[in-house]
Amino acid sequence: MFRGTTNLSMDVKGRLAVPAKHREALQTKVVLTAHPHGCLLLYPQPAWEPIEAKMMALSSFDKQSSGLQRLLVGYAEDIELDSAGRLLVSPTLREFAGLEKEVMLVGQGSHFEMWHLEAWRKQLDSLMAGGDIEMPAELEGFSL
Amino acid sequence: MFRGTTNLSMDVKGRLAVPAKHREALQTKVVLTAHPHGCLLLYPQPAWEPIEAKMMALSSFDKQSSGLQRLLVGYAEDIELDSAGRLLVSPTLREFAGLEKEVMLVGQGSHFEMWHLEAWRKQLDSLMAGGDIEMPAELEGFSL
DNA sequence: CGCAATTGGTGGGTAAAAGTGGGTTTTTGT
DNA sequence: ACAAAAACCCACTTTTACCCACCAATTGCG
Repeated sequence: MFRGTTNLSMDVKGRLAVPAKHREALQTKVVLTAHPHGCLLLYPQPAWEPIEAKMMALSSFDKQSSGLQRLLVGYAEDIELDSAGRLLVSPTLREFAGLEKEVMLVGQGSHFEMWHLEAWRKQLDSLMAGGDIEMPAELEGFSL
Repeated sequence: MFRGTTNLSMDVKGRLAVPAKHREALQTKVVLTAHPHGCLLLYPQPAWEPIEAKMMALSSFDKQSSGLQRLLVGYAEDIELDSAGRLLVSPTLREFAGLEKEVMLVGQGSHFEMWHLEAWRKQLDSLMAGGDIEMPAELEGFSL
């Protein structure tokens, strides 16, 4: 289970050093893709496969589902960590998520999210600004 | 499985260099055709055959299916990559998809989609603009 | 408690491969 | 037979992958 947020800095070539403590769990083969909220998703390669399979089973003529396919599968890239445990983020994905130097790596259990630091702060602010957080219906009666 | 997006540039002769990492899987014989959403589809030739067969099995009196047949089969072209791994896009298909210089090649598992960069951005924006993305009904309870 | 050794992070340099742009020849269609 | 277009080939430029070296931080040991 991936947990915790880390502030990483991407070098000029677009390489990101994955924190050493997570390397073993990620293995060297990972998949990096785009998320509709504007961040990237990082999965260990084996964990990604079933998700992609499920996505591609949807109709490719339906606007809604083909849009998701284009985003999630279209942007997905197989990446191998280099000998120093870094992953190379392609220009396309960098542009998609607006990544420059400062990147937030956010553990989300089965995977990580990668945010441009500014975008991360923004979405955090908008969550907290509301004052009251309305719980999704599924969490009725649930408390932390 | 084809994944990932690449920003390609078509030269003045209408040639497109397929990324080297995908050439082996595509082989040299490919089929390029039109998709109702305004992009082109690129299949390895062997993978295309059964799809075409399936299309042509539909009734040609039904408006909906004969329309699809005209588009998918009518626009389909057999193309061979040249020695440098480039494919030549015919003027007809270029015009159909509005391709000029900047082209997005989008992996979709069994095949690729080819978009005029502007059109790609547009459809991406309209997907993400809603803020909330409703999941297709088939994905009820599915999470990334 | 301090020093040394090891591990993690960072930044390039370089050789090989991929991408790009024509020029020339061959084919095709009129 | 001629013009236009496509196929082929070659040379140049750019990018990428791989490697190595250095700096920082942390840990272990004397």
